[in-house]
Amino acid sequence: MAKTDTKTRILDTAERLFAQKGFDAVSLRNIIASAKVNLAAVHYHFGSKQALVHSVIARRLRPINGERLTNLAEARAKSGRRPLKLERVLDCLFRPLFRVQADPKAGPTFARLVGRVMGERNEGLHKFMMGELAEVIIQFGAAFEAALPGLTKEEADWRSHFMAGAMAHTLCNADLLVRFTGTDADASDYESTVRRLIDFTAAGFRAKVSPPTRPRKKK
Amino acid sequence: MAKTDTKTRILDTAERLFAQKGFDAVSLRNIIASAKVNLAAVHYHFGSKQALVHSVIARRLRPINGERLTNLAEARAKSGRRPLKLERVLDCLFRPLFRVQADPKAGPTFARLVGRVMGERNEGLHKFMMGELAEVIIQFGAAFEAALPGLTKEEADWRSHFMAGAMAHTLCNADLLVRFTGTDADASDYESTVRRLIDFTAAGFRAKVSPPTRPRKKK
DNA sequence: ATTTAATTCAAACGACTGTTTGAAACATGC
DNA sequence: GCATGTTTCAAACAGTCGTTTGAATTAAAT
Repeated sequence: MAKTDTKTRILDTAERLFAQKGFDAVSLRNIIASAKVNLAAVHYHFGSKQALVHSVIARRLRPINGERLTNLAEARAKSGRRPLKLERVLDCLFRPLFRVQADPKAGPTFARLVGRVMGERNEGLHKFMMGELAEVIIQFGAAFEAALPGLTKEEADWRSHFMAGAMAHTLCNADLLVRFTGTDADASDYESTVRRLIDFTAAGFRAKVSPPTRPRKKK
Repeated sequence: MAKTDTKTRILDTAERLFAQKGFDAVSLRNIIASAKVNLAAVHYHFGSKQALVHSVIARRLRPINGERLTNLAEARAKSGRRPLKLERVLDCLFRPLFRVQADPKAGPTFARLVGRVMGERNEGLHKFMMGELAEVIIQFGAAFEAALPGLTKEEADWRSHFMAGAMAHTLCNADLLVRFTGTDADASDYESTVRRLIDFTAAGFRAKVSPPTRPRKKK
């Protein structure tokens, strides 16, 4: 085992290529050519391309989701019986995800990958992600409700949806914005990204619900 | 020309399938089988698959962007020399896009398609979209600046980014949320979707900029 | 050293991809 | 009528796709 394991070399290469061009656009032959392994090795170690995709995602996402949940639990413990502040909950949700951008091992590639997953229409992948995120959705959904006592459940769901969109899009096109504004966010500047995202989404969650616009004509 | 034109039948079918499964996942043979036309007809009328994708998008997006710009111009004219309210600007941006969900001709399929485009990593498609959106980005960027006098240009760019993410994700997964909450949004209820999105993003834009978190250790 | 298991390898499988071709079918103008 | 240009059609092109196979290689265990 002098050189890196075949299995992890496949994972690393697949992660990089998937993040760059998408899951469908990258073929197994692209991966094995770049990873310098045999084509059959993919099926030997993972079984199928679909399973490889799942492994690539799960390897990073599972620790992230674990960190999210422990962060939330710790915050809850520290705050005693006082309800958690919304910004605190959002921080627990965002930080573990954006921190991997600063991680030299994972690199900025994976974050983009996670952002991309949410836009995929692949049925199996969607099911898989929902399974991975199930506990996170439950715990943080409850935390949001607790932090926003005045808000309808329905409205809270919609706003969680908006928040998820802002988060995913930011991950997916992190480099895009950097080029526009000149900030170098690929460095350990993920802190300011998280701060900006919290500012925006927390205010969005707390927004006053405006009354429905009266219809111009009766149907 | 008793039955619908071949060209538009290809466009309609491609739009529907692309929205359901994505651009890469749908082959030309899937399209021509469902549209009941010959395979070569695609290349005869459009030249290539890439060109077909562009046509599918442009057919709906171009009128939408036109409507966005005229709405903004009209709002500006009505408001005289008073600066436009942020909510008004957002309404001009969102409404034409979400209105197509209620359009029985376009159906809810196209909206999803637009949402999906933003997550695509395809280089050519991205260039194409930027070209289509150029004027919209310029005009509305200026309108946001005018409506948010206190905000840095940099912070405004980030928040525009967050807003775009919330918008795209909402379009892309409109059905998802509907199933959860029980609202039937595929009907002409796009009004309330727009209202909710305006509430959320307007508050996000106006959020107080919190100071940077002090670093735990000096690097 | 011999047996057993785990891993790598080249080669092929059938199915599918976007695109091209050249001949038919159609419509239109003279 | 014939000629013109436009549109449709079946068939094939050259690749690429994910997956499978069976032998060759390496590692581990006895």
